[in-house]
Amino acid sequence: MVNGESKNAPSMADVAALAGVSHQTVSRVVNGSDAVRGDTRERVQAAIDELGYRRNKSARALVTRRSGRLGLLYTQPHLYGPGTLAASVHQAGQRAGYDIILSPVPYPEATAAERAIEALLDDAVEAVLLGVSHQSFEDLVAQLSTQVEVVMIHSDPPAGVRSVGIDQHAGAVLATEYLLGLGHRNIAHVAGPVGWIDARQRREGWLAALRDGGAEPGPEIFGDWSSRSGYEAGAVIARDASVTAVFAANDSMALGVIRALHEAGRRVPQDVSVVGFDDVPDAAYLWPPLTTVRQDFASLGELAVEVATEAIAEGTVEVPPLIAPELVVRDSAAPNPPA
Amino acid sequence: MVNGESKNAPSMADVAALAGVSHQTVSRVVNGSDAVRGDTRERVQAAIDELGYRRNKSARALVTRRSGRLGLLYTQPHLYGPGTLAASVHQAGQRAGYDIILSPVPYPEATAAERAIEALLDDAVEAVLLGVSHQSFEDLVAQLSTQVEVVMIHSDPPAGVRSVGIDQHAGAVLATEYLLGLGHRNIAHVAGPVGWIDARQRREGWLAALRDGGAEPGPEIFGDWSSRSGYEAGAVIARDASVTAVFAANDSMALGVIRALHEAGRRVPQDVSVVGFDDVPDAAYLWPPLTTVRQDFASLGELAVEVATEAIAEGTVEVPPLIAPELVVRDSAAPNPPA
DNA sequence: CGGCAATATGTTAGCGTTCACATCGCCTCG
DNA sequence: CGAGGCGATGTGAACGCTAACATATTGCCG
Repeated sequence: MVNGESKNAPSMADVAALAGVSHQTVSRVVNGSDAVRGDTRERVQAAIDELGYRRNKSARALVTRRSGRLGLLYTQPHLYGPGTLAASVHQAGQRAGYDIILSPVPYPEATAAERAIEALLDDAVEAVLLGVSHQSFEDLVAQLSTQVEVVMIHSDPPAGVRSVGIDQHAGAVLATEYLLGLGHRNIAHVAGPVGWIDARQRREGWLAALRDGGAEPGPEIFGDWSSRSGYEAGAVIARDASVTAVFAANDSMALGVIRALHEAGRRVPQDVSVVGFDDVPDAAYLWPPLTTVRQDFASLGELAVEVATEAIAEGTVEVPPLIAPELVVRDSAAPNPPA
Repeated sequence: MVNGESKNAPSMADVAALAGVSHQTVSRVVNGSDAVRGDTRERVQAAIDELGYRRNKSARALVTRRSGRLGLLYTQPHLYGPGTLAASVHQAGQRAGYDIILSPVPYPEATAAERAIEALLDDAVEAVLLGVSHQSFEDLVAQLSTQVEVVMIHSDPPAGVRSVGIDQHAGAVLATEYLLGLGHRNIAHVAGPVGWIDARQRREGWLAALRDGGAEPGPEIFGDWSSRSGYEAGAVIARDASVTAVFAANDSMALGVIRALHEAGRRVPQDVSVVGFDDVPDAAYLWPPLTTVRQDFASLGELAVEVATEAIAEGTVEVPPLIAPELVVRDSAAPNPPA
């Protein structure tokens, strides 16, 4: 602050004294009670403005026994999806009158997550949104849900658990069917790492679409979501001339695949088609522009908050349908054989 | 929660009763006071564990008049830099014993930011970290700093304001000198939008390096940080055959520039060199791999927390030196004329 | 204009902590 | 063996608010 010591923040009592009313009347004004006469309200409001009064949330939380807080645990905060989700949860929470505590843990690591959850619990959150669709967190849920309301953000939640999600399986089917429709028969998959629910779902969607389309699964390589791992996978795939298309489990890996293909002298999409997943903002301006599956993280966040607030208010365990992703066709996939 | 109504959370009094001591002794144990006999401590600890006691932060904050909270206001939470910064601040804060309130506002918009700051102030944060190096926030600082400790995360802070930052100017000089060293004389710049401090600093660094190198400024186009805007700028630049290099103010725009260049039939780096800024994780796996300037967001976040906690404890207004960025040479820039 | 609602305001207690201080043992030492 | 001191523990009050209830004030009717 600009000048060293400052007075204690004004309290309701201070406002009340200045306005010539009781602290309870101030409380009523602050809480928008309609049992206050217009002129009194104005006098109180004037005192509030003059003093710069700000209600003490701790005192309020103490007596109401409600923190008014929701916690979001999420991983990989530097990535587009999680970042967007966090922002959207924050915004939706504010709108719903809740304070949101964003708790990023860099990677899905059990002890880090447990510490983060402890911190959330210490903050007396009324619900925890678990934005970590990783296998290692599924055990947490059972234990956690005895202590606090829990909403999983998860495309394949355990039965009976409150959750919201984007249909990863359907997205992968979309991508794979598109490639199949272009005439590709040997479609490789660069999967996300084992343990991630979304990775599993996308892989299974790829497998299911292939089966339904009467095609054999192409080569399959597991990455770690990074473009580096996509690059390495792409280098392997590039050696197999029979592969004409690649479905990568996210855009970063897709971009790595594309680079590897380029380096191996195979053109995208003329020689090999590539489809990604996520539709990060840069996807449309890669070279070539990336065909991918768009996920609506903003809606996901809003939905999560909605379910959480309902859970708090009514204790219901309603699971809304998964949000449908959308195929965004650009230029990184082309017919096979070329027209 | 799994079963409807749950008892009130246990309080210190409950623990005290179970352990057969006074609530004050429980308080001492919880706060790690050394004025408690070993066996008493154990008895209390056992009671705590048995009841699953968790100290009520609101009550504590109420009486200590300290929230133990730090707020971070930041924009564009979906991007790599801000996301990384937020995560790093969160982590550093936890380590320093503070709760961090992450407050993302999608874009630097004054009213949204003011609302966010109000929310932070309502939460009684002990310091606000302003991770929004946008011009429209500079006015906020003066007003805000009368109410709470403020740390700007800013590469060109107003005098006398506590701040931390990465040297944007130096980074731009690094990039431009590198291009100059490769023999380029006509170096275009795709700038960040007007109003952003970092954009200004990078532009000025470009200008300064050019001046020092005895080169005239090449064409200059203002983007909005997005790859789309980079693409549009690139399309314009591509028409000017005399331009042999482009310094883009971030990696997204660089990638858009590269695509536009490709579409115009100009090869990167053989015909035109491109350098970006940020070193996002995907930069190394673009085609071609992007030469860029790396910023250490993690250190930035740690430093910001450090300065904030010092400010709270000692009221000092120490401004640590700007963090130096680093040029990462990859393949998107080449000698001119080609070797 | 007295009485009785209804409306507006005030009073008291208590939420779960910590702080300041009081008390209780027990040990030490003259 | 008693005074003094110190270490361990307990007591009471206060933080700023809301909930529940008590009281004052107003308006309206007969």
